[in-house]
Amino acid sequence: MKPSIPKGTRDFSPVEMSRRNYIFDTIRSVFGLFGYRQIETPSMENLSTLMGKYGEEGDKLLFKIQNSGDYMSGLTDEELLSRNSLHLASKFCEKGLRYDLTVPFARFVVMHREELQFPFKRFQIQPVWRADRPQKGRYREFYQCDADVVGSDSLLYEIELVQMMDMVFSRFGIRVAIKLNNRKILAGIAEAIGQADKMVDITVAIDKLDKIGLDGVNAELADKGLPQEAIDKLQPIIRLEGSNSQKLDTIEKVLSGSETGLKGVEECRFILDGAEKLGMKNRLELDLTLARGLNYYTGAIFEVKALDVEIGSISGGGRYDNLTGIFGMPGVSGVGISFGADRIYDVLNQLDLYPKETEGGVKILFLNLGKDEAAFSMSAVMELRREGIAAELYPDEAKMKKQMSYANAGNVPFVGIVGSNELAEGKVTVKNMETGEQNLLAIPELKELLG
RNA sequence: GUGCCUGUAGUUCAGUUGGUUAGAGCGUCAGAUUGUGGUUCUGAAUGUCGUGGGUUCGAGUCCCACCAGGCACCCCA
Repeated sequence: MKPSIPKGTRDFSPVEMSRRNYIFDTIRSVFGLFGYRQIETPSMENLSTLMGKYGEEGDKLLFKIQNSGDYMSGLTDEELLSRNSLHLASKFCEKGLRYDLTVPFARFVVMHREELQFPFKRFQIQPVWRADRPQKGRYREFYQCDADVVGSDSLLYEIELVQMMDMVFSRFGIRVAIKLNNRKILAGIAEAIGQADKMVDITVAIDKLDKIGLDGVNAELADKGLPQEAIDKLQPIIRLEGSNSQKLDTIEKVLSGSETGLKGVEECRFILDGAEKLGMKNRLELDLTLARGLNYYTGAIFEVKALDVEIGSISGGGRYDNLTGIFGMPGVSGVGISFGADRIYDVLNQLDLYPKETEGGVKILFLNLGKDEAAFSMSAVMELRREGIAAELYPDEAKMKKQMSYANAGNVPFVGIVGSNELAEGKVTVKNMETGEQNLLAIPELKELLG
């Protein structure tokens, strides 16, 4: 029988892990620079914490965990025969795997409110699970790197988060477009065309502009029951072009009747101005077609797209005014962003942007050419390790060719050769595996070379 | 959840209108080379042709079912 792993999951080899760690380390250090502190939460949450936070689609994508014990005994025959999976699942599953890091964080804040200082800034780097059907850039288990701040309405945090996204991606060397929109503007638009209750349908439709084009969007709008008059009113908004401030001016006129909409415009203007003044390496643009599905967002929303690779968004986030409210702690506003480590990994791979140092591994491998030689080498290895230099000794007295190949396959930059000559002198012949150059060195010289 | 495509060696793939013993590159192992790898040359090992059934004198090839993987939609990182 051939072993296998579940659909949408992956093993990570040593090389892949060094690369992934490079990603996590980079993000972690940027988070730290901006004053965010790390927390972790359990992989599983109570289903009651998770359900209903991600919309109807999200609920379907939750991985549910079967109760332990004899959970069937509590069910009536009628329930068992109903064949209603959803209902039955609610009977014998009370836990689920986390779907994202934001909702568990909200739960964390509510549970620990007495110990926390607000505004509370935290980051979290952990896997999340979605029972989605996997495809390109989509996995069932993947890592998110979240930074959120709760307990402040200040738009300075939106600016800060935009700066963080800009810094992370410029450190990676990935060219991106950071897109900004605001749920208040979207609500305002729906209101302005007299279709306030259709806001979700409208935003979902115009979100697809890139993919299905203007005609496709209009067709979908009509399909969702929007009157032609409303669709006509929407056209200048969908086709909006120009600089950020030109767009805002246009939008402001359209939304003149909507208080919420105008508030959104004002927020966007503040964030765009603020970020621009601080300096941005990447483009920050207002994009009214950006919707984002998660229904807990209430203010600014962000999304980052790589310019040189065709893949879904690699980062996103937004403001949610009352996420803790559902857990009994109203009036606390939060804003956050999330980096998709796995998609960033795919992008870095495709663009081959890893710095050389990320390969990892040992600095020097000592060949094993005999018992006494190995004993001498072993003590040299330990001395190097004490200096913080990764070193190892080949375990068997194998053919030199085999040992050299082993070093070569492991991308080891130096090989230490200790045969009878070296042993007699108490020195090591060091071979540079890239240039082929060899030198006879005493241990202190070796330390200096590798250190 | 809906639709489409693909399953042949460790891996990437070839395999003619159905025809005898299923091939190649890469990788692996051994040797050329008894103190020198990454280049080169020589040789070797490796298959339930995804699984089960059917059609046929004969199936890797055609048909059906199942399983697995991929892609698109939906949704999303």
